[in-house]
Amino acid sequence: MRSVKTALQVLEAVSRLQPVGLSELTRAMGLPKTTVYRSLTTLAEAGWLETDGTQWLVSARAFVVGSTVGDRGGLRTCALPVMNALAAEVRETIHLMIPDGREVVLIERIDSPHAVRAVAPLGARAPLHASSNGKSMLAYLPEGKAADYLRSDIEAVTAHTTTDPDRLRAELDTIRARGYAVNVEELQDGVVAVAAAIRPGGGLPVGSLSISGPKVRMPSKIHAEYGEKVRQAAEKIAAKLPAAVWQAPRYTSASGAAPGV
Amino acid sequence: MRSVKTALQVLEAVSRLQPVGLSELTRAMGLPKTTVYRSLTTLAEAGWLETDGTQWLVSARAFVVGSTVGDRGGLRTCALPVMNALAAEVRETIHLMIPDGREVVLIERIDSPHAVRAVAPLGARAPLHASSNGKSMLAYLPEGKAADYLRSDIEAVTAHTTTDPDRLRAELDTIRARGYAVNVEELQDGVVAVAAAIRPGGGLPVGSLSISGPKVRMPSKIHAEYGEKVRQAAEKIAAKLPAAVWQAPRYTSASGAAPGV
DNA sequence: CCGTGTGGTCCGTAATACGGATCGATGTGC
DNA sequence: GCACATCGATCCGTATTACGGACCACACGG
Repeated sequence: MRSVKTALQVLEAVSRLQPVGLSELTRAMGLPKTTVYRSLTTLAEAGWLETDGTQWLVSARAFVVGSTVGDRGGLRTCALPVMNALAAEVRETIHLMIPDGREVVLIERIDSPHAVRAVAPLGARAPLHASSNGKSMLAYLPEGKAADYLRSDIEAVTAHTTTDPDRLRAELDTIRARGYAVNVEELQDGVVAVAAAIRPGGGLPVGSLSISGPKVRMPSKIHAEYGEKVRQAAEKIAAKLPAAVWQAPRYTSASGAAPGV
Repeated sequence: MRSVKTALQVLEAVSRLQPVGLSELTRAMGLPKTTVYRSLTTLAEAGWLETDGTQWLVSARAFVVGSTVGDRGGLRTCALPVMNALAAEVRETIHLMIPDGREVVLIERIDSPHAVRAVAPLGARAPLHASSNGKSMLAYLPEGKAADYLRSDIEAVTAHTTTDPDRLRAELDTIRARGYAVNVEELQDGVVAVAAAIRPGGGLPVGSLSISGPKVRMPSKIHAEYGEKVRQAAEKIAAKLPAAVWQAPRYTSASGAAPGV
């Protein structure tokens, strides 16, 4: 269904560029104007886009559908109380993320009460190798998947990002050994985080939890303490999850968009 | 583009029923199994759905696209500081909602610090006439749109919901006169709220702000005080919004998709 | 061993999406 | 005020594509 894929691409493009007009969109996407226009009008008829006549915006419908993802399988519901408790304890920002292909996506957040804090909007993304959340899940990916990832293009985000596959592999071993991942300015300068994967039944990760804050409040000597706290919190969430939904591997289709299209 | 519309309907159905299998989905949608299956596989290839082989889930991609809606035109960014200030002042739950056809959708929330509080998840919906947020926007809809709505099916949600068009019309006059809307148990028993529309340049509402809490903490004698506070907060947000995006009417397309599913 | 459920596949036909060409409106520079 | 670029929008013949009933493989229960 080619038309569906192009329409979804248009939808994503609008979400990135909104508010956006037809011409700018066609230029950005490199598709015939007619094709884009047809997709736009169809998406609007379906209620996923709104327009004032020239500019296009993603409508609330997308928000409603998207917001159901966060609590898929009860993840957010199970995680929120634990996140609140952890936030009260360490007084830093707590992030709940889920994997999406080669990236992790932020689906819930409890902000640090401090004035100085790292802020990331819900829906924010990061590469698996450049975030504590990503690394914590990368360490427990099914056989081969992690190897595939390490073999692919690993790009640096900051000057501190680890891009060498061998060093990353060694780090993943460490993560598995101690149960949490650390990120020191690898994603954003001045920001440090520790994270642990949420693995129901000790199986594949369905998400991860992190504590993050400015480097000054997250010195290396505190990593072990916070790491242990976040690991226990992640385990508590995993134990609360209704196991049924989370049995089978789920890393198949997400990255699949590449070949099929 | 029929296939696009059916695929989007499948996507919405999955978001409501997830985790869900093929057969259950076809029964729920009343479409041929083949059609649903083709949509499912296409959506998965495009990265909008994930499957473990039998059960289907909405993937993180939908979340990412949906999360861009909340800050459309900078609304959330402009609103959050104001919402925080208001929450600190009144110590009740603050909701930011946007219109979507015949409903309003919750896109941001600051929870009351009280133990007893009304909780609604992001993405929650309510009819225009049965929520303070909805009524505050209904009062400022473009000429004819509000009349159309009042002429349509107005359904009661609770025993306190106003369904008589004449009484609603009168209430909208009051809302315009004093600048805020009040909802006493019309959407949920025991919950009271006051709301004001966010109208950049005094034009059409792009969203609304509300204070809501249990009836015991929101007696009628406090409505005027809270109403005035929420009105001022909404005005402050409207003043901060970059006007450019919010010029033209935007209530055209959204209602179109309703009958389909 | 058959009935009923599940997910998944085939394939001829009819419907439909494609996209280059074209148009009217708007706006900008000279 | 003319020429020109650019905008959104529409047309329409062709080739592609989606449709969906029929069918298949498998699993479970009596």
